[in-house]
Amino acid sequence: ENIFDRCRMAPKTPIKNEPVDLSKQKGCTPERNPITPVKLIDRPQPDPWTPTANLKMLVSAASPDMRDREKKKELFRPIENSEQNDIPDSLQYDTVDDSTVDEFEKQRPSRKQKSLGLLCQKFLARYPSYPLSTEKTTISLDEVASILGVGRRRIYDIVNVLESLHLVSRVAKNQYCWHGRHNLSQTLKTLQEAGELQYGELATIQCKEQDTEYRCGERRKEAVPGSQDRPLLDVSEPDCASASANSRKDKSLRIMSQKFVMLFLVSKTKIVTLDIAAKILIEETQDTVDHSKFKTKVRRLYDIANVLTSLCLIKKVHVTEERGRKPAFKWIGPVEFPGKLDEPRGHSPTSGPLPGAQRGACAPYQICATGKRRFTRHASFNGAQPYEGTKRKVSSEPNSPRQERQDEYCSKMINLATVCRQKIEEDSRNPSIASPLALLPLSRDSDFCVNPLSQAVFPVVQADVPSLLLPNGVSSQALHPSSPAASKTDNGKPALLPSQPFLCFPSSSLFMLCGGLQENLLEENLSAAGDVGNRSAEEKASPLEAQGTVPPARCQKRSSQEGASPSAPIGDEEPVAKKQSMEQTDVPLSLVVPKKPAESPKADCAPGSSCASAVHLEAFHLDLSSSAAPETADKKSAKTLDSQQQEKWSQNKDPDEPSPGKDHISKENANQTFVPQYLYVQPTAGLSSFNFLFSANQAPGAIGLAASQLPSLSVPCVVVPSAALASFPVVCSPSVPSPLSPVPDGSSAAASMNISMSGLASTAPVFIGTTAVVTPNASLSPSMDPQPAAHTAVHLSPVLARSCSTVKLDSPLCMGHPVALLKLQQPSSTPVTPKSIRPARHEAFFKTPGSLGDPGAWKKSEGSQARNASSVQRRLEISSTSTD
DNA sequence: CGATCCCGCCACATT
DNA sequence: AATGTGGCGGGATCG
Repeated sequence: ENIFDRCRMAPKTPIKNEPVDLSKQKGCTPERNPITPVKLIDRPQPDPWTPTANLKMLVSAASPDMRDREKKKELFRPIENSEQNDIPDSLQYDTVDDSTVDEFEKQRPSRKQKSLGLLCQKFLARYPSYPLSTEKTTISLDEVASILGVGRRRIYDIVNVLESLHLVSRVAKNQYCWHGRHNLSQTLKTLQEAGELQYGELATIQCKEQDTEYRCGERRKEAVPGSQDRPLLDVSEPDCASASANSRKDKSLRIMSQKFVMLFLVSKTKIVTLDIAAKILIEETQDTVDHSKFKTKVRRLYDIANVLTSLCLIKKVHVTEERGRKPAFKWIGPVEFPGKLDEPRGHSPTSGPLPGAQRGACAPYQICATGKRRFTRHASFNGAQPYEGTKRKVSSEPNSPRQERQDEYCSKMINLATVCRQKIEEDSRNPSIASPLALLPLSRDSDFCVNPLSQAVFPVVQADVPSLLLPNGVSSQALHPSSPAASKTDNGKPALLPSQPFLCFPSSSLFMLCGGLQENLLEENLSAAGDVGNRSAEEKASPLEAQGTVPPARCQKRSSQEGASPSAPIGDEEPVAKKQSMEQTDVPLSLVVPKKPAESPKADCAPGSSCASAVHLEAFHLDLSSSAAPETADKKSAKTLDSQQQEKWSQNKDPDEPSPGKDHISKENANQTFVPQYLYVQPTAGLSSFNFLFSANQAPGAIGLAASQLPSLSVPCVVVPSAALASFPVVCSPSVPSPLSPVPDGSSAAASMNISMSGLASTAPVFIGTTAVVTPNASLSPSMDPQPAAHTAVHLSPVLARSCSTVKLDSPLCMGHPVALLKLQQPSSTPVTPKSIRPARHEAFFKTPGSLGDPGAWKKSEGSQARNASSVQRRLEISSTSTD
């Protein structure tokens, strides 16, 4: 697609302007197809290149459109495909452009390409999900609009929704401040609370609704009326005190967005049909049903839904009711915001976003507005700070304490990340490393990637997105260091965010990846540690013990690698987690073999090559891993995978079944959980090899949440290949090549893709998959069912451990051999629609039990640990299969 | 043909 | 008045 875009974009003249005839012809919209010439003919267009070109230039200067196009091209490029393809693609492009293609290509971008959802993704990709506290990113609407190639109006659509969730706030005219998802959970929580007040009743009702009809909606209304509806509305109304005036209608889009989100949060099923939402919103608004109004409302909801989908908070589904199937959206974001803050550490992931206590205080503001109180317009929305003056802006203000807190830890995390990154960079300089680094840097992408992973599951548009995701481009992003910070933040719900955070360190040989995973962890981390670095060390150290204690989040810290002294106990936070996972943990531990824990990680780093390595695998569910691997190799698609996974996940989840399965899953996960924190592998060999760290964690939290979401996502770790290393075998990819072959590949490339089982040869590869571990040599056969990875993982782990231990430890030779596997789904696999997917193994795979939903399955897996090996293999296979 | 939703007019708000 | 915002809905596209 991208390609097309580009081509199109580039070459031709501004499409828009053109009268495009195509429309009809267009039927094609052949995105995929390589350029079809079709249109050309008809088109009247003049394309005299040259002349046109010049004109274009001029025009573009003058007209945004032109500009946009070009920009779009660019945008797409990164996101979608990424480098890998590039080459070929590029070639194509070129050729195409020049020669024939041009015309065809131009085809206008299909409507999808211009969709708000896609636009939103691009927009989000530009900013880190979890920006460091220190940096405040300001967003210039004009700039963004031009960059993204769209009209400003569209940006408003996006920003308004983001603002409603406090992801951004308006600083001044044309300027917004990017906050990222740090406060998201808080915001959601607030909304949930507010929603309960207002719509609580509905919720109950809702249940019925689903089955029945939306009638409920009306009912709800009724019920509600008294309650809080008004408030919201009120907001809009003048009452707000301060608000000097309400601004126009009060920014219905924002309010609608909040209300819409509230509906999800309140809904037991987490599924809200469009019509119901529209009715509710209208009512509140007081309209009576105008048909037209309804229609308009729905339109707006689509706008909002697109943005939310891009944020991976919801996804489209259909509910089949008596009448038939109705479009609906399912909430895939964090669901519980437990105590909110309180829960720091432990338990479930979902909970608390923020570290604790503080948060509470803060909360109010945002929510308040929402809540019954009415939002004051400005205040509420903007989040307190906002409007009033602009105060907000960059300065960090006191305003929101919570933010600050968040920031703090975020910043910490970030710092770590930064450090890591730097390291990486340095390393990168080294030839070997370089490549990896490269990846890292990407900022934007990363976000993109990240988000998806972590939270959401997925993205929005499946259809669209997937494609994008898959492409390598994404993957790279994922890696990128910056993200790490993010992970923690989320804490909440989103939970998984953490996943995002991966860090790669190229330090000499080491790479670390962390998957975040747990929110809790994060928080804890934060709190606990102020020092991130240290912890990280701990984590590492602990790996052995890992006991699950460590939260993934920490991983980032890991970044601090240096810090990582093995020994450190992770404890603080962990306790809880441990409990949960303890058992599991143990296993994992076993796995880990620390070579030398003692040494400080740094040391490792420094030396570059080796260090001790311990591996932990935890259960992270593979997903990550999968992703990771690829990245390493190429960087390509790791993310994609994740995203895919997520998608799947989401898909899986989705439909209706709300939770049961999930819940179980989550629990299960918990159990499983180990938190593996990371897997750290050193190359014994030393040399070139690189180390890996995986954090697997997620565990607990992840688990917990899993239910909610993305569990899968959790992919925690990533592997990074050192550049040099060509050899190492790590791969996560889903795809698995036939066993072994890869080796040769060589290094880099090869790695990327396949899993490298190869390792064997040289090393013993370890796979970490989601869980499963594979022994090195395992042969893999493809069989497999989809098991829930996670579980397996657990089980596996022990196995692995052994194997690993044996191998690894012993065999120094290898480079690290440990390979982690990740399962990923393949990106390649087409995005499946949920339906199709469910059965798919991949899903299962990644998913973790939860995803499957089928407990049985997962258990089976357990039962058949024996399979483990096989499982591993399976994974591999799967991946490979998935590829298909 | 219904579901989506892009596009951009135009009103209101702010500067 | 100019410009920023953003409601709104026609109508095109998708499926």
